[in-house]
Amino acid sequence: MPKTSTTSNARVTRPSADATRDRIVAAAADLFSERSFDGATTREIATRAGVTQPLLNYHFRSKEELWQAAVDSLFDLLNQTMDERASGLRGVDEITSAKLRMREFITFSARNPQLHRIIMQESKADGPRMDYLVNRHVRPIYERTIEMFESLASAGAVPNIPAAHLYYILTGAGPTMFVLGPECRRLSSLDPSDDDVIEAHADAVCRLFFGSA
Amino acid sequence: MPKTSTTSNARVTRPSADATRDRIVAAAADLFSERSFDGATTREIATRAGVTQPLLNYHFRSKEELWQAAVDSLFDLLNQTMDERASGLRGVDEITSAKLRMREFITFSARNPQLHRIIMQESKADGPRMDYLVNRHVRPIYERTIEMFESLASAGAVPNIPAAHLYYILTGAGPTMFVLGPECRRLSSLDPSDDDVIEAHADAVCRLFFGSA
DNA sequence: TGCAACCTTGTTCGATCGATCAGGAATCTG
DNA sequence: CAGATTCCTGATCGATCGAACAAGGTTGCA
Repeated sequence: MPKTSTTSNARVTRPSADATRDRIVAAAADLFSERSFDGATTREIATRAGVTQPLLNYHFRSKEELWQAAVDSLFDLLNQTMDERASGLRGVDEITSAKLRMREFITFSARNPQLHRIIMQESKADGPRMDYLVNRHVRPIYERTIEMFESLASAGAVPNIPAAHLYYILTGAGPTMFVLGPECRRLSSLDPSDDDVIEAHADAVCRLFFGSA
Repeated sequence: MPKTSTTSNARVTRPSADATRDRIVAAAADLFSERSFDGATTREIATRAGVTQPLLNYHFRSKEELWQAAVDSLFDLLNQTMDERASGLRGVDEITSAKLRMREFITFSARNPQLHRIIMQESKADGPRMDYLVNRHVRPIYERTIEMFESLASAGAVPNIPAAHLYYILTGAGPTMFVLGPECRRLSSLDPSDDDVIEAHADAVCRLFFGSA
């Protein structure tokens, strides 16, 4: 979608609209992830974004479409982060690269817990929103992760366990502490938004997968 | 709460009422866990329980109270299952006992994914329902698990990692595959309700914690 | 400068939610 | 068997939700 276009039927989008649209999407990501799709009201999203509620139906056809935009923005950020990390690791040996990308994934899930919160929300039962998540975003990530684990296992770098199990162990062990951040703050003396805690958690998960080396 | 009591102010509860009450609680646990507190409607819970909607407000003062009853029943089942397992393991050495109790926990989370689905729902943000969960149910389990991991770590049975991290690794790595069971069915060729798959997942998690022995 | 399209708001609608109430059916007790 | 209590249902209320609509303000362009 071009920002300023003068072609025949294209709508001219003004910068101010893009900015408020982004604020709406960010507010939606926060509230959908904390309160679930049904628990987040369009009025509360609008309030957090600093606009009025009918504006959401101007920028997005429906609540569902706003949810999709929020999900898209979160996955775009994840993919961009992981792609940049991967391209920075060109030439590095496979095992070291895998360790560092695993750390990057865990760090991302700590700084952006909204994404895994939404996945946890919507993938518990079949429905149109799970269709969207799986088909559009989760499956390609799953496929790449499976390939990575199979390669690591055949190289002896991680235990020889079917890759699908390793996938759910990683996506569970890594983000859960941050998905349940508020609970973690009450149960333990750890602050899951503290960089040292994030680092320690990434260390812990990597150690379990790759051994204490 | 006695079933039949003739003491002064006690209400006499009939067996048929207990049965329907249990059906309502079970239906509520299913729907709250799949659809979140706001997403589950009292009418749908009533339909699944085979009763009419006003009956929920006869047995429970409010939707919140019904949610608490559902949560209580799930934790009661977990605690009973774990207590029975522990008492059957009297005399067994600590490490073997810990392995087997960890397997029991993972198996339970596979057969009763509702519990962790609800925890994942409500512990993402502060609120009265998270208060109830943490204060009434989660904290004692957390404390016991921390003690277990600290003892195992000082015995060299698990990597020397702060116990709070191990707690969130276990509660993430174990149940996530079953919490996201419908997603897992679409992504992989595994059926997360298959006993062999559950066994394999428990194997995998225990291997990561205790080593490949 | 004037006009046309875009951006934003106030108001409101139909639908649906949780909860209440009155009344009837079933069960227990004396 | 009769009276009282418990269990359950149909009808309905006020509140709130997502969405639509009309109207005004703002911006960009000729």
